Amino acid sequence: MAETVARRFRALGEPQRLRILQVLEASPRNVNEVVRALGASQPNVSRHLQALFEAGLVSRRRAGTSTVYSISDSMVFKLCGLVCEGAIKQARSRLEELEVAGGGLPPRGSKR
Amino acid sequence: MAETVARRFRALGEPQRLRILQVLEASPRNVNEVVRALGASQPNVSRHLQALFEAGLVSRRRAGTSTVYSISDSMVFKLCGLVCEGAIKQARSRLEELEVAGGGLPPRGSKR
DNA sequence: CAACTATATGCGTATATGCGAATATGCAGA
DNA sequence: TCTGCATATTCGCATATACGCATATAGTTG
Repeated sequence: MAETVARRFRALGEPQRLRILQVLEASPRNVNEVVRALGASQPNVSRHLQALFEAGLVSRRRAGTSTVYSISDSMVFKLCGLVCEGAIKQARSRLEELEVAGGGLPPRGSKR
Repeated sequence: MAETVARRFRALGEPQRLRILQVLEASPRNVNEVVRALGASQPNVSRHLQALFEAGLVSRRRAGTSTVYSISDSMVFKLCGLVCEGAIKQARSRLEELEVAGGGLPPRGSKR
């Protein structure tokens, strides 16, 4: 059970795959379109798409010689949004802590 | 950017860490309590807690000789819920496909 | 069938990650 | 300060995974 969920999170745990998902967000794409959009190598993109497919995050259909991949559940973007939001929130509070800790120091740009 | 988000997803990509989060969901716990709850080794749990901490998913405070870990943002459970729900939905439709494909076959339990 | 295009896969290598065993560190009490 | 408990860290090993390169496969068109 934890294994099933973890497998999906792991599929989202690679930056390149997140970028691929972003490319697919606008509209379904075949492999070459993703390759061009990211400037990555074709085998690399193909394998990542395969991984995303096996994790159930994208679906695919053949169209002639090419394979068109698409987001299978837009829920992934909600996931990314939540994670991103959480990261920002946390970065903000870390910043505040630093500002408090250095409270007596002159603000940025003031003369020494 | 993608790297930051991916790092957090990766932290959620280990079953053992998901189990640890589940244990922490009820209430904050020190390391030994988590160890007992999961029946895992102490170094193992300590390392995973460290990883979760570095990913910003849990926070911690020292209490005497022990360290108490707690969920830093309950958003993680929303994440798990969404992923789990998506997995179930997908399993269901895969099942339906199989049933349609084998539509002419006798249902489970009928004699051959 | 041959040639071309689009995708997928095999292989080798570098790196990351998980785990168990042993050990180090930090903190409280006698 | 010495002892003991709780936690963290180091080490060695096994495994997983990403990437580049080369190549195989599938499908379309001549």
